[in-house]
Amino acid sequence: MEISAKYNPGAVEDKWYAWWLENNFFHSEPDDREPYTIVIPPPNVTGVLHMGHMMNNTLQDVLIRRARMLGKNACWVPGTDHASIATETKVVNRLKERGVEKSSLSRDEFLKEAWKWKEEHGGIILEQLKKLGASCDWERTKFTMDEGLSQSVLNTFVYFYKKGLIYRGIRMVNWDPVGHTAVSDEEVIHKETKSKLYYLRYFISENGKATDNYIVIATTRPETIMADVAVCINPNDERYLHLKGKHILIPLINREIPIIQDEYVTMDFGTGCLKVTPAHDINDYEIGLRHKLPVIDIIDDNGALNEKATILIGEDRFVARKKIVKMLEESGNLEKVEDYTSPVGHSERTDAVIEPKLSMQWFLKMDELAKKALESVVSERVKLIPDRFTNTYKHWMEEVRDWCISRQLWWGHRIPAYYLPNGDYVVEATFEEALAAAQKIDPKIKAGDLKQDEDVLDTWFSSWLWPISVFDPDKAGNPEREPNADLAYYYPTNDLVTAPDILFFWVARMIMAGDEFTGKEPFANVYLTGIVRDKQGRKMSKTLGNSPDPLELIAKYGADAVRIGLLLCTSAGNDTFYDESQIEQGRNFCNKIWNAFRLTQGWEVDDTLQTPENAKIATRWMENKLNKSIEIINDHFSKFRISDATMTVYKLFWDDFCAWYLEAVKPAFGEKIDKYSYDKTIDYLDSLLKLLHPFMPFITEELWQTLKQRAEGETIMLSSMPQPKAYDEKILSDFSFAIETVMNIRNIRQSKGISPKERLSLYVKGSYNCEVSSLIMKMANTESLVVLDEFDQSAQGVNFMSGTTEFFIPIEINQEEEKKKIVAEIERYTNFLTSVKKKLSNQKFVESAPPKVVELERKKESDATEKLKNLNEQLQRFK
RNA sequence: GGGAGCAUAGCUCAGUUGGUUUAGAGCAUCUGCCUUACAAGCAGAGGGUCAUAGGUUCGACUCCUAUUGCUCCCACCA
Repeated sequence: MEISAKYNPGAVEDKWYAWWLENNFFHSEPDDREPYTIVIPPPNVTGVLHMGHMMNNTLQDVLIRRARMLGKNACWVPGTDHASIATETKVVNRLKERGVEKSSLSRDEFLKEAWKWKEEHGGIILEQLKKLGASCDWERTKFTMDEGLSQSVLNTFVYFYKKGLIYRGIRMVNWDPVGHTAVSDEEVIHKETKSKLYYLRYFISENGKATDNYIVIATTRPETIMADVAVCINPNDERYLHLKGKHILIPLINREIPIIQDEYVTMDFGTGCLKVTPAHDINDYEIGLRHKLPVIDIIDDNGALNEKATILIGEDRFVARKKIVKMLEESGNLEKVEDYTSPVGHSERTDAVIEPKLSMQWFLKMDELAKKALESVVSERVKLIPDRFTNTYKHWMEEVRDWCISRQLWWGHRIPAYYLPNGDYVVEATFEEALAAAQKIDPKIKAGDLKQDEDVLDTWFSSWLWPISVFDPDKAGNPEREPNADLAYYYPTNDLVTAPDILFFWVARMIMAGDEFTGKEPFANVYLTGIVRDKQGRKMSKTLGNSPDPLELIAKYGADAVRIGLLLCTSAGNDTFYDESQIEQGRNFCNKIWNAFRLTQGWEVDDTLQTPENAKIATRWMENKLNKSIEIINDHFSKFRISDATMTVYKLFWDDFCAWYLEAVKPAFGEKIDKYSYDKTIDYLDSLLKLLHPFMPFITEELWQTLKQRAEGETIMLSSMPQPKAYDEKILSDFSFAIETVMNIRNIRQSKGISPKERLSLYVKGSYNCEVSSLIMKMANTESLVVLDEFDQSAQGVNFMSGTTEFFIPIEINQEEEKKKIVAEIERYTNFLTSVKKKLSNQKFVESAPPKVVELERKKESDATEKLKNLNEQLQRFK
């Protein structure tokens, strides 16, 4: 059989993925086995796969595939999120490209467009996951706006409303003038922004007329002066005591406003005078409440000044700022301007500068929910990995404010509140129930009189139900209800793999919903991945164009290669610096596996052959090495050290299996292999492929299928993961000794320019009875290994030591060079011995250090003494 | 402004109750090899005063304090 020297992933991957699907291997139904469940963090329905998803979903697939092979009933539920604001923005933009403004459409017309968009682009990201090899149970694919899931959102809303946790009210919210919606506190990103601090003169008035006296007020937002309703000073500020009870005039518009006193004002900041603008600043709003001041809202939903501003009407707030500064300068109200840097809130989605704005919104009370969710993590019923995120989590849960859950958008779950003509409202999950409730208030109400709230709910108000609603949509919002069979079996899920930036948006809230509706935390472990960054440390983003297209990478290197590349360089909670060379490494590894397989395929077995001694040693060692490695891998997994587990398998395969084991058992060119060695090799390869499968599903299936005769429909996916058996450290250390010796000899060859093909003689001194001689001979290509009591002092050659065993190779050498080396070695060991001796002569060390440690130092001492003795003997030759 | 985290080889990172470490790995680098599985490979080598300064200890990469530099989270000083 002719096999290519290079592994070709393309055809292999598509073939096996299709076959897995055909056989329904990813599908899970409740049964007697222990379940292992992961729900996918649902990507935005219209999103495209990026490197973060790749990392995230590779990790999930590794966990799921491993669990499946450990005999658990593994279920990975995929799905997508409707991503209210993100999707709506995209749809609005697409309409704009066609020259259609959203405002020209009715709600229904717009939603039709949005659904059309969803149908066209909705599946893309899930199809991309298939290319990665994700073994999701596609039959269970969910969408947060599916009928059932939508119902659970509405039920949840009604549930919390009736429980008194959801309320409606006018509050200062974060207004996004570009997205035209309120956003939650968590969706506001504060950025240090350069601006100016304007010092404005406000003239003091008497009987409504300006005097010559003025006070100076510093502001960053001069365009809001028309919304001023007072000027505030600190009651303890002696500089301004004489102003108590007086009034001043707002520049340009000359409206009279009072001077008030409030402890809030910092005396040593700015001028110690604060203009109070309740409509456009959260603090001013609170001062306004305390002093019962009116609210004048001069900025409209687009961020432009409205008619209440009386001047600059219709101008955008930033344009208005420039213009008003000029006007103030001309009118003599501008004292000075200073450069100033302050944090300014930006919308996470649209990057627009957030406008604090008073508006009517729906809120969910958080304190009670947060308290329980905090307890879930503190008690470690939910473990955050790495656990340092617990601190951040705690902090957030203790400081949490009520959640603004309404959004002024159309794409999403419409708030199930229905208004009566008189302004009263009822909250019910369906229109029929709402009508009935409304008729209780007023029997004359007809269906046409009820008007549903225009707003939709925050996206997270649906995704926080995800671990429940994907299994049992009726359970969310109905804590009393018996869970259905799926929920009872799969919930609580096991591990959640997600990015730390949505720890509060999503993870914390899922814990809240889980506790509220099921009384259980929705998952046991939260594995927080790092953010994938480019070489310069920038976050991968579409706008920067620094994110490679994952599908192109897969096409170029193969999915297995991409997975390994990502896995090798990730650790929980730490950002990952992506570089294509990592993927290359993955590809090279695939090729290595491919070629190891190729080698074994080329072997011809001869049943009559005896197993050579070196092959016996190698198989015995490989067996033990394999068991020890499996133990280490299991340990890494138990601690979610996924990249360490990956590296352990990587080295097990490449270094131990290929570089040592295969080289040791490999028959000489043209010769056949004995049956025992062959069978063992195939068995090891079988185990290794299984160990590798969760990390690299495709190549392992491809090779596993051809390695042995398999039954119809048999797959590595459902084979059982090798478990560690006892291993013998003595065998491992004997082999290490052989490796050390071989490497020493190779080193000598290299430094002396001796070809690996040239056979050498090897002598060993003293009580040498190591069992690995034949292995050393084969791997180091020596024709003999002779044990001597003493080396011939007159012979020319090189001495070296493996551990404390002394070897000698008779070869031509450069006397001076050799001598220098030995002298250098002697110096090194002398220094070492001195430090060890010093330690051992320290009474306190010997007394207080554990015996094991002291013993070790003694061993170091005797070894070093032995080595020095040997080295000095060697030196004698050159004298 | 408050809080958290990080700083170990050119790069990315391990280092798991302070002592089996004279600080490891992978990648990259350098040298020699197209050896009949693999040049996407083989063999070998070099490279670190563990950010800085103190302290605790018989012993510190590991614990404490301070400093410096990055990162993240939270926060209403106009």
